[in-house]
Amino acid sequence: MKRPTIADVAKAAGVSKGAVSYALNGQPGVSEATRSRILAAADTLGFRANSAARALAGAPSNVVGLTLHRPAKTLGVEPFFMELVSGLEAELSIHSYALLLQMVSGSDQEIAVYQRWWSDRSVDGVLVCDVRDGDQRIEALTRLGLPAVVIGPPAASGALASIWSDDGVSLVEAVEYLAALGHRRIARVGGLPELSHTAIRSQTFARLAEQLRLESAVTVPTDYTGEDGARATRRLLSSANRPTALIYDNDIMAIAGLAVAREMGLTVPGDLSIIAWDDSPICRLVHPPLTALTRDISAYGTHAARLLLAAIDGKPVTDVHDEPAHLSPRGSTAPPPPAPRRRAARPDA
Amino acid sequence: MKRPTIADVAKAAGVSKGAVSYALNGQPGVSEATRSRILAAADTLGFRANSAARALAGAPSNVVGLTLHRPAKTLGVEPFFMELVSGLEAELSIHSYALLLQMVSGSDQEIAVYQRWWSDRSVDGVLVCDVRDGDQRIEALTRLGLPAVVIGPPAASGALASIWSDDGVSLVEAVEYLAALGHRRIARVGGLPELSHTAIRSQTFARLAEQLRLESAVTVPTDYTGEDGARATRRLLSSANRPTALIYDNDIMAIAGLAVAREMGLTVPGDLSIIAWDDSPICRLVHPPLTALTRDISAYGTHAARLLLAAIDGKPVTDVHDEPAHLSPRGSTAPPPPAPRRRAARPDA
DNA sequence: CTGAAAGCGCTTACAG
DNA sequence: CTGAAAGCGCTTACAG
Repeated sequence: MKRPTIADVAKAAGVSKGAVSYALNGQPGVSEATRSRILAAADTLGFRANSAARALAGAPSNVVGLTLHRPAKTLGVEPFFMELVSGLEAELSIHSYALLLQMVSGSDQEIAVYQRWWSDRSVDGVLVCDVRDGDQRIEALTRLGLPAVVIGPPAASGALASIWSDDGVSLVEAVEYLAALGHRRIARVGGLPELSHTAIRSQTFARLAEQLRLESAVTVPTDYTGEDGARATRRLLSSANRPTALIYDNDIMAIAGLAVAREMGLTVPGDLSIIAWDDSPICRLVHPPLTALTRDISAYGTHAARLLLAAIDGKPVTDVHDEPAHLSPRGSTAPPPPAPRRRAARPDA
Repeated sequence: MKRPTIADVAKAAGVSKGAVSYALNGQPGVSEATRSRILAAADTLGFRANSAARALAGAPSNVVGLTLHRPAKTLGVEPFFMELVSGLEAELSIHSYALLLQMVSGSDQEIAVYQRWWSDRSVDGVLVCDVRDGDQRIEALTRLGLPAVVIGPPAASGALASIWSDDGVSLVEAVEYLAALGHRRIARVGGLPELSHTAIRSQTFARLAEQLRLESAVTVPTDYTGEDGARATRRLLSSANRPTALIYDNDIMAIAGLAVAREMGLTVPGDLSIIAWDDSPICRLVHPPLTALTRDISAYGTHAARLLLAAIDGKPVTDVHDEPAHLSPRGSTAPPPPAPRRRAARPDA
């Protein structure tokens, strides 16, 4: 009834414990004949190495760590995060790796978690999200020597390998599309400004505005929540020379913006065009369905896991550029209203 | 530079390793004076027990396990799941517990994971979701003796402690509200029929229909996805004597249903009332904002974690009834259209 | 109340 | 290519 140990396998195969270990881990030191005899015995007994014993003896844990930030931030990233985890797990489970989630409330605590994980050998590597410029965690991880992959722009990932898609390309696609439709006043409801990828998007947006000689191209920062997205939308649409198109840094804010437009008596896409960055199923379920920047977040997670696994194996890893998000035009974008009617918005009408 | 071990602490405090272990774990066997001297030394050295060594010696792992089912099912439950995890983590992190996620593709694999986790002592307990009637996992966990808490109806949790809210109460509230508004033909777009809580909802709904002498009260099963919810809605609204109110088993399907109503030329709530079960922020962001059955899923996760921690501590645990979901009336519900006009729906008009 | 020792189940040099 | 042994860092009976 007791779980078989390596000693049981050794006895069954008529060899020493050491030989069993070598055979099971694909190490040299046993002949092919012995190896297969050992493997057969292990299989018959249903042997699985005890992970604590392995860890204590310095073997890898077959666990990858991911920290989770407290609600406020997580909520906004919610659909992204779950899809990412789903993609991560798909790859990890193939290699018998598990994902260890740990909630943290700040960078310091997160770094402490990394230290403990690594000195415990509870994880073989970690994934890092939501990178900021000069992010403390990057340096800490590099110093620890803990294999890590950054899910974010390579520019902010320091010596760590990163995986990211080129947000610049995607933004160009979206803005040029709007410009081609005739929009001259485009605003962006952006994400958390301290995140590196938000900064990149903002810079690209400003540059594009100049290149395309847009009349206006404001970015309003938010915390990614629907509420904040609604507030930003209300402000933008109340301005004297209000934009005719809005780009939102996530889909939940775009949906909130859609409701605000209606509340303010504007039709979409007649009076206002809307584009959502990231394309969860909900974007197709609202009316009009939202034009969105679509990317395969799950595949993204799979690739991130693959990269981390390679780093853990000590293989040389380099920054990976994943497929950028592409525009899926739907019902929320159209040419701007023809006449530049100066109809002031009346939020409290 | 090397991580301090229990031996370092023992040396610093001038005691044996055993004494340090006792002091750190709050066991009897050391005097208060010695204990505080040891704790001080441990603190100075920044000592944290190596978790693999603890596990190997039979100590608890301070990890709780949760399995994750492959995309198809997860997607529908997505907002529920993330909120639940957030609430779980909030409580777990207070007690220095981590959450181990493992993706599985079926019950058999899930049971195998539990066996491994438990014989490895990689987890001290597990949470079980999405219970079915006669769920294999319940019996397997009971047999293993792995502390476990079921997040689901107590009727389906066997000998395991469960935490759940009374869906019956919530459904009564919703249906009676619709009936009071004058609705006589109410349909329900239900979740996966094989889940125990879906069955409970369906039974309650049928019973209510009789009690309230509703004209019709159909339940259409779905897989929780927006697509399936849209399909079910289209079918229901195309029937000769179509319902005047729809209750959806999750919010994403309700949002999909809203779009279908519009697509079919029906106004909400003028021609059709809609109620969503579970109330993510999106429900307030669509137009009209959805009347919903609101519950605090995060608190729910917190209570589940608390219950599991008690079970792990060997305390007596009983089924917990959490606060049921309550109706939040918003813009998507109103009295049914006055005349029983036999306007057939024209899906391809 | 304390110390010395065995043992948890592996991995990995180290001799043969 | 194989076997015997040390060691990873704890916990917990077991003597004193």
